[in-house]
Amino acid sequence: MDGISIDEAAQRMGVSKDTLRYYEKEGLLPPIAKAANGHRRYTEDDLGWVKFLQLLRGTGMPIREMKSFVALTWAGDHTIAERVEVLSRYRAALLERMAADREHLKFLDYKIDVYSDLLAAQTATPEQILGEPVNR
Amino acid sequence: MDGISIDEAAQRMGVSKDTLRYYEKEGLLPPIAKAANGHRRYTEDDLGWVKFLQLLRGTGMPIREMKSFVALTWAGDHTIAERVEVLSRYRAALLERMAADREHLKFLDYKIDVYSDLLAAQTATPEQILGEPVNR
DNA sequence: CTAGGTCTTGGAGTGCACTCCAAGTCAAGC
DNA sequence: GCTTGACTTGGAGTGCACTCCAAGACCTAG
Repeated sequence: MDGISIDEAAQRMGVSKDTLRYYEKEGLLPPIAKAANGHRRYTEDDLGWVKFLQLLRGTGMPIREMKSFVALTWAGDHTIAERVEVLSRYRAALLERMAADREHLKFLDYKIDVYSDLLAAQTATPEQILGEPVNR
Repeated sequence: MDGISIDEAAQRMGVSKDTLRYYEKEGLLPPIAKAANGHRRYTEDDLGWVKFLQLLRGTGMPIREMKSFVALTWAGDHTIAERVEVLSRYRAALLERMAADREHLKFLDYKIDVYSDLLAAQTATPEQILGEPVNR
């Protein structure tokens, strides 16, 4: 019997078993093969799909759109132009988020800086504040 | 009567009126001054707080933690060390997300690239595929 | 005096992406 | 043969961050 159990698959992909079943139920994954006892068996290909879904998710794509994107993928090569369009939209959105994140990082750095200065002033002795020679 | 209406404030800050009231109800904003008719009037200071909250949100901080952070801010200077700790945690998380986003961008670029090549192959004439001289 | 518009409140509802639950099947170990 | 444990299913529940609603106050214009 080939393939691995759902527990192992979840472990390896860093998601919960529930998420794996959820993705399958939603049609994001192809129907996973079942062993004689009804238990799912994940192939390397299946895990590849999971990885692909994780990357798509990471681009900010909601489940709803992932469904339609996956459907496009399964529909064949005549949907490639549309897939490029979709991915390009998410690429643009991702770039925007990345720019915003750079701003947010600057904000945090600024705040941490200001606070650190205040902290230094709080803990400094009056002598330190009132002009200890800079080079001893 | 000074300050601006909730509608104007929402407009200017790019959030909904509901969000403004929600933030106030949650204690993320100080109680906003009310005009004689009971309507809120936002001062520039209030808008500054809203901006601050938007930046905090952008760092990935959930509302729950924003509440406690804001409380820390209002509690006075003796909480500065703790604030630095909190912000540093979110800074680290943000850096991780930024790194992940760079990977996600690479993924999108790769996929778009592969698809574009496929598209080109689809639309190319057999002659083009079978070795048109590279430099004419 | 009435209609329309903007606001107020407490609380209900929404959409998302899971996450959990109850009841049941099945194989292995004792 | 019985318990244990990993799995199955459909469907209910959760947490988050809003977002919407109904009822009512108040002001302005006609």
